[in-house]
Amino acid sequence: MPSTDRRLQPRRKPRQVRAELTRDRVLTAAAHVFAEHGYASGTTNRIAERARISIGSLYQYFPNKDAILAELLVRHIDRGTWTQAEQLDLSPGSLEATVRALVGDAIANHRDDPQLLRIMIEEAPVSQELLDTIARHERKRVDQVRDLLARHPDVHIQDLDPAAELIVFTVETNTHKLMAYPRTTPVETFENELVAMVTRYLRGDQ
Amino acid sequence: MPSTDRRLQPRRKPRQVRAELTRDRVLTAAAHVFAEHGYASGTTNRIAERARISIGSLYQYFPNKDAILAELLVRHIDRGTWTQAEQLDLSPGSLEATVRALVGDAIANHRDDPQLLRIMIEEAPVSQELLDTIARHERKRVDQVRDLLARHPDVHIQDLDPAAELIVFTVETNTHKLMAYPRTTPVETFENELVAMVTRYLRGDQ
DNA sequence: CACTATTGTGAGTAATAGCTCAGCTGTTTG
DNA sequence: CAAACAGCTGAGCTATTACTCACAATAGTG
Repeated sequence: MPSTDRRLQPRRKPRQVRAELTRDRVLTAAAHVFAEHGYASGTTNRIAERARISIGSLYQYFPNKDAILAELLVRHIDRGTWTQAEQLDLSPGSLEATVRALVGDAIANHRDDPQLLRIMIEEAPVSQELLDTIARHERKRVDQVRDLLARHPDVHIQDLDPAAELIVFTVETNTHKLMAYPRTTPVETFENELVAMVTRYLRGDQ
Repeated sequence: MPSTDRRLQPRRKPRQVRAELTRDRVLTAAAHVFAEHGYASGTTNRIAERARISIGSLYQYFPNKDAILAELLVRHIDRGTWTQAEQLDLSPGSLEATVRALVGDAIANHRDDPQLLRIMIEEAPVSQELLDTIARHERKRVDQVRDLLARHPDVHIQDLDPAAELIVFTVETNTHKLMAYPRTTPVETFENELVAMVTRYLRGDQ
């Protein structure tokens, strides 16, 4: 627990292939361990054990525990693609189809490991740097969605900025809940309702 | 860190007034400390210090650290009132007014200490018991909203159950975000958009 | 006032977990 | 092949922190 002087850089950068491999082993192991035990109980020793490397090696490439989770988060963010939405950006369809694409992308981006994502979002230590990264990413996403809405003829909203923000957040968290927690009712039902809600909202008054 | 055999009961129940007072001091102190430092860094010693009592006294009335936060959460839940919505339950108005009442209540319930709530929701140790309490509470709330919707003539939704669940969750989290994180744009704007979204959704197709 | 029950105290304990470092094993290079 | 470099090891150091307990102080009671 001693977060002494908060080293920010790892003491070593991988130069050989095996080192790169070790680094990856740590990350995959960490993803599993965090998802299974949560952040607090996902100890660095446990991660090293799971990665089948020694605790010392772990600290060669990560300055501290927080950095591991931070990198996992950044990777998740970078990996996030919005393929369906981009498709529509080129050849737009009905408003409902557009919204459905947005929701579909969100769900696709959470398919991998919803548990881990829950941990990352709910238990991640919030360094200012990480917060900034997330905020920047969200801003970009909001802009993207706003532009998409701006170009669609069926959208009847005065101020698109808060609308886009509302939609991105609502879709994100609902998807998140949908995936992370087990449901009795089928996922499609909720997906449909979510799509309906957003679509009707965008279609405007009445 | 040694959560040995997880004692569930405190070793003592308050019998004199001063004891009750001490207990309350702990809770208020804990609320402040958790809100300020987060759960993990909100140590029991810090809480005791802030409450101006000794660490020993703290452990007279709470079996462990988790129990303190659990009680704070339970108190928050119990305190949560839905006055505006109840009002409308008796004499319903327009659909928009009804939705606005729901949102208004949600915001009112988060006025006190949004930071603390964030901590409680995001960093709380999730004991099964606590999870059950929360789930039970949410279930009750969803049922309440579903009944409210069922009685309103302007609601055009086939399956009210997922709709109520979607609305409760969406309103809750959006409110939550609205209150916990500082905004540049005025709160009312988002409130209006949220109300609009839910209203149009409920009004049904087209 | 004496006796008991209740409440308060805080130095100290035990366990935990992040992290280091001295030395070893592999890999590359001239 | 040998020197230099890169990577790996894991026992153990250090700091932290939830929690205990023997004792002191205060309140209640007859």
